[in-house]
Parts: sequence; C-alpha cells; structure tokens
Amino acid sequence: MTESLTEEKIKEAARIIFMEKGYAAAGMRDIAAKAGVNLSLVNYYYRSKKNIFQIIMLEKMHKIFGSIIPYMIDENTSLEEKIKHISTVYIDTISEDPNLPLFVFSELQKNPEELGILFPIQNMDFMQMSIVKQFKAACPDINPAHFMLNFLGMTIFPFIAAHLFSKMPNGIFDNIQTIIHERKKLIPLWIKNMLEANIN
Amino acid sequence: MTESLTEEKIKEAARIIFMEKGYAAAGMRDIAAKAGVNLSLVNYYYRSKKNIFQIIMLEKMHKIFGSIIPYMIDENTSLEEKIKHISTVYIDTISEDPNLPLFVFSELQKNPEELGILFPIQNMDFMQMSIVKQFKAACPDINPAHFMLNFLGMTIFPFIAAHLFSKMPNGIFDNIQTIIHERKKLIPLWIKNMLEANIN
DNA sequence: GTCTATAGAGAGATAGAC
DNA sequence: GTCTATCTCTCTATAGAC
Repeated sequence: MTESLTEEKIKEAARIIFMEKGYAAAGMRDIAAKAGVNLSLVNYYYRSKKNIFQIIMLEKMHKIFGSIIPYMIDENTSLEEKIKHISTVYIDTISEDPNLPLFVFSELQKNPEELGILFPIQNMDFMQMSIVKQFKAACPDINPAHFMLNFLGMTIFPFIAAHLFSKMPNGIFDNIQTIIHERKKLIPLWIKNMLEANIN
Repeated sequence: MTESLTEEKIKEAARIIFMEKGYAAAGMRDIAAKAGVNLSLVNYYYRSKKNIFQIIMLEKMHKIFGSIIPYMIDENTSLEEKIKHISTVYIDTISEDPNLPLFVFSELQKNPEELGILFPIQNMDFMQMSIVKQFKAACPDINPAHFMLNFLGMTIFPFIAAHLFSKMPNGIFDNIQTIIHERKKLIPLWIKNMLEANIN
C-alpha cells in the first residue's frame, strides 16, 4: 500500500500548482507537466481534479490547524508556556510553507460546504479549550475572542501580507523573513504585557 | 460620458461575482446572468474578462489602500490620533465589504506583476510616512515593521478569519461582527499600551 | 444597443493499444 | 502502468442580423 514514485511525483506537483494558482486556475495539464508525467496518469492515480485537490487541501488544513490545536487544548501547560510555544512552533511551521494561510483561508471561503466537512474545524468548541479557560481566569473582563484574534493575527497576518509588503522599495519590510522570525520572541512579550494590563 | 444603466448593472454584477469566486472561477456567463443581460453585452461594454476584472480590482485596491494611506502620511495629527482614527475608519469601511482583504491579498498574490502596476502601492515608501516617523520617535528600539504588522494585523486579520471562525458551534466567535466593532475602541488601547511598554 | 449563433481555444476525462 | 488519441463540454470572444 506504499505509494509509487509516479504517484508521489504527481502529488508533489499538485501541491505546488494548487498553492500557486488556487483550485480554479490550476489545470490537470499544469500538474502533469510539473510532475513530468503524461496527462492521463494524473487521472489514473487520482481520478479527478476535485479528488486530488481535496487530498492536498486536507493535508494543508491539517498542517495549518493541526499544528496548534494540540497545544491549545493541553491542560498541563500554563497560559504563558502555551503562548511562547505556539508562536515559536507556528512561525517555524508556516515559514516552511509561507503561502499556506492565504491559500487555506481563500479556498475555504470560496467553497466552505465541501471543504469544511473535510476537516473538523467547524466542530471545535473554542470555549472548552484550555487556552481559553486560562485566559478567562487571567482576564475575566475581556472577551476571549479578542485575545485569540490578537494572538493569531500577530502570528499569521505577517505571512498573509508578506508578498505585498516585500515589494515596497527602500522599505521597512526588507528582509521580511527575518522580521517574521524576530516575532517568535516578541509576540510572547507583547501578549504578556496585554494580559498584565488587563485592558477592558 | 455618464454610464448607461446596462453598463452599470454589468459592473455591479461583476463586483459580486469576482468577489465571490475570484478571477479564475468567475465566468462571463455568471456576470451576464447576475446582471440580467445578454452575454454579448458584457463584451460589448467591457471588451474582455481581463479588462473588466482590472476595473473592479483597481476599485477594490483603491478602497483597501486608499482609505488609510492619507491618514498615515498626515503630518498634522499625532500618533495617537492616527491610531484611533485609522482603526475606526478602517473597521467601518471594511465592514461594508468584509471579504475585501481576503480578495485583494489573494488576487494580488496570484498575479502580482499585472495587478501591482494598477495601483502604486509598490512605489510607496513606508519609511517616509508620518506614522512611521512618529513611531520611531516614540519607540526608537523597535523595528517599525513590527508596529505596522501588529496594528494592521489586529485590524485586518479578524475579517480574513471571520468566515471560518463564525462557523464554529457554541463558540466565542458568535456574532463576530459585533466583536469586530468592539475592536474600534480596543485596538487604540492595546497599541497605546504596547507603545508605553516600549518592549524590545 | 441588443439579440442569435457560432467560431476557436482550452478544459477534464476516458478508450484502447502497448 | 504508461502512452496516444480523442470525446465532450465549457469557456471567452466575435460576427452579423435587427
């Protein structure tokens, strides 16, 4: 039941093409060419464009959501430890595949019904997560949604905007990869500061 | 030189279809149907799919970038005033068209060459903006890129993630529109707190 | 300006030889 | 498993009647 070399070459080509162009603009011929195989082999191994896309998309959703959720629900770490660990691990993970957030958010928004059922994100109860319960204990006056939006926004938004900002001349966003990596240390400091201020 | 009724109906339909599906998945037939006109009229008034898309895209880029840049370069307001004003105006503006950030970032990433020249965002020098100079005076030890990423991320990221989060059951993101509007008052407080802490 | 009809290119998918 | 050839459908765009 191990995958053949051809099968894996096609899948890797599909990853690249779908990430670059999105589902609609990607073509089966693009994938075959990138893999260096005959067009009909893509259908032979994966049967349809929709099917191979769902395989890639499931993989990508697992990567973007699965890499943080275990830490968020862990009952055995403090809030501070979670924040440090998640921001570091997440920035390292997404840096290997920096277009991942824009790709996943964009495709999910275009086809929420079909793609939403592939990954159980819609069945998750944020209120029962350890990280949310810990935040509520620390800052009872603030809606935890704001905390999650700030934390995730600080971590993920730079990847979404990187492509655009890096094109600006002579700018503050030169070397945006370096800037993003600096944030692994800075985000926990900023968040800790916000928690202590307990602004409401 | 005023637009005819048909011409405007087609443009409005194109706005909706392109925002929903993106450039690649949108069809001239979709646009004609949404406008309630014959297919060939879309080409009669706008000549090609690429052309009508660029018209819509230019409009949208003007909306997402043009609505904040004037405030960022204004030499006659304080940093604190800028932050308050921008977060309020921006959240109100984007709330009327909440899919705008995801649409613009996504399409720009897929076709940066052609779309980048439509709007002069790539010619802007962030370092010369009043808001950046003011931040550097207030927090000389922090790269202003972090400030801009935090400020814009806190403001824009909730719109990018809203679609996904709002599907979660029994969650903290119920009524995400209300939560986003609360942020008009909260973001200036958080940012002010970060400036005063001057974390480095 | 608006319609019908269609050209022409490109897409996804499959049949069938090897 | 891999190839060539092709079917069928859909798309953008245009020609030409009214």
